[in-house]
Amino acid sequence: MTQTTTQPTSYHHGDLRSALLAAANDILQQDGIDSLSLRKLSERVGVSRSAPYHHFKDKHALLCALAEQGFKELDHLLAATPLRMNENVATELRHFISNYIAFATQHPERYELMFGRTIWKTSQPTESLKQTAYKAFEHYAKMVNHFMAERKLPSTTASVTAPLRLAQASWATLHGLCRLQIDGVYINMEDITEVSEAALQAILKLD
Amino acid sequence: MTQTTTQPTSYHHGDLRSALLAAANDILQQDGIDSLSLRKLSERVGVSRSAPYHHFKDKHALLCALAEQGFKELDHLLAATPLRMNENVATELRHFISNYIAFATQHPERYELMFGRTIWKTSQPTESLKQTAYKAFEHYAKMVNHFMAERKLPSTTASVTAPLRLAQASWATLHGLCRLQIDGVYINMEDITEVSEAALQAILKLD
DNA sequence: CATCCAATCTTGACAGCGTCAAGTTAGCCC
DNA sequence: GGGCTAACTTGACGCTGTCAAGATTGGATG
Repeated sequence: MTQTTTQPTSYHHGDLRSALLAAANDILQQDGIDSLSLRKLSERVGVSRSAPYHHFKDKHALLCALAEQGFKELDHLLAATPLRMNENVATELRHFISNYIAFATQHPERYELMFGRTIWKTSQPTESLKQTAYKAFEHYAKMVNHFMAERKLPSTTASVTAPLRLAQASWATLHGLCRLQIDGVYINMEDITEVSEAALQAILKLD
Repeated sequence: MTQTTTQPTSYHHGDLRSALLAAANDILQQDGIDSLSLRKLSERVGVSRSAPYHHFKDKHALLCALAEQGFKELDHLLAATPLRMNENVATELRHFISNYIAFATQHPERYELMFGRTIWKTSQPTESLKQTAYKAFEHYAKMVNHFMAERKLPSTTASVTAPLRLAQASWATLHGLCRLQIDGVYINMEDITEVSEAALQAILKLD
């Protein structure tokens, strides 16, 4: 997929860091996280097994960088959501929801990596990753604020619930939806539209 | 914690399967999933490194059995939720929500294992695990039905949304909340009560 | 009670993994 | 051109999951 060809073949690779990330992305997407080993990765890029250590402190650091790329793409997705409300609010939101779900379900391994415990638990995320991830969330929270400010979400909600809380709760719903679908636990692909519709109706408090 | 002492010391352990699961639970809870290796596990129980293979086909199968235990406990939690509605509905639901969140956050590693991609993706879950997990969900769905039937959830919701969808959506919300909290991504422990309250208000459509 | 079987457990071995230390190469600046 | 430093390689270590072959045993069968 991405260029695995490294025709320079010189001792110094040139842009090994990018090449590693690209190849890692391919492996992640095609064969899953379990098949992503530094050794196979190095071999595919055409360098020795310990070359990556000059660009990433750890395997963990490489995974963080990979996740960070994902959050940047997610941020772009958020940026692409139109904030002009000429349309029906429900329609706009539906559009965003389906975009988010597509983002998650079309690259499940990456989504798992981005939000998974592997990266975020005690073995802490890179400072860089943290910032990128929080920027994406702020972006989302701002979007929610916008919707509410334009009176498109019921004002009763606004009075009861702080905007931040609504942002967190709605993200949690979206996130949980994606996780259950991705992991294939309680929701399968055919249901997910209807389930998200149910969630949307709850948030909009349509009667 | 659980008995690691195996005083019989005979060639045949007696109840190795249970001992393995118990020890695995301890390791999982104390040191995390990454520290759970068959070799250390076997050593702790006092058997050789390949003894477990006579009770579990795989490491994967052992993890499935571990997750299955978790789902059984979760099922008990659901069973313990009172369905008589003498109390305020919101209060009852709040009680259940806090119980579920406690279940997830007090044993994060187990929760991750239960719902994580490790078990549920292509490397399929045990048939036994599947059944146990779905039984827990049915239990939950029945609970939701009960709440709705007793007119404790707004009938407007009922008319628009199928019960199953509401069950899935609400579980997704709860699940997403727990995941984000456990993984420490966007929600920290102090916030979670308020966030879940926001979600609850959305579902109840209180005005 | 003796015998045998099948289940259980052990030992040895293999390939794969992440990671480090020591040595090699090459681009770049003075 | 000389030398410094970053990039890269090779060898090695301990850890992992898993399998094959052999040892041990409890229980059923005669």
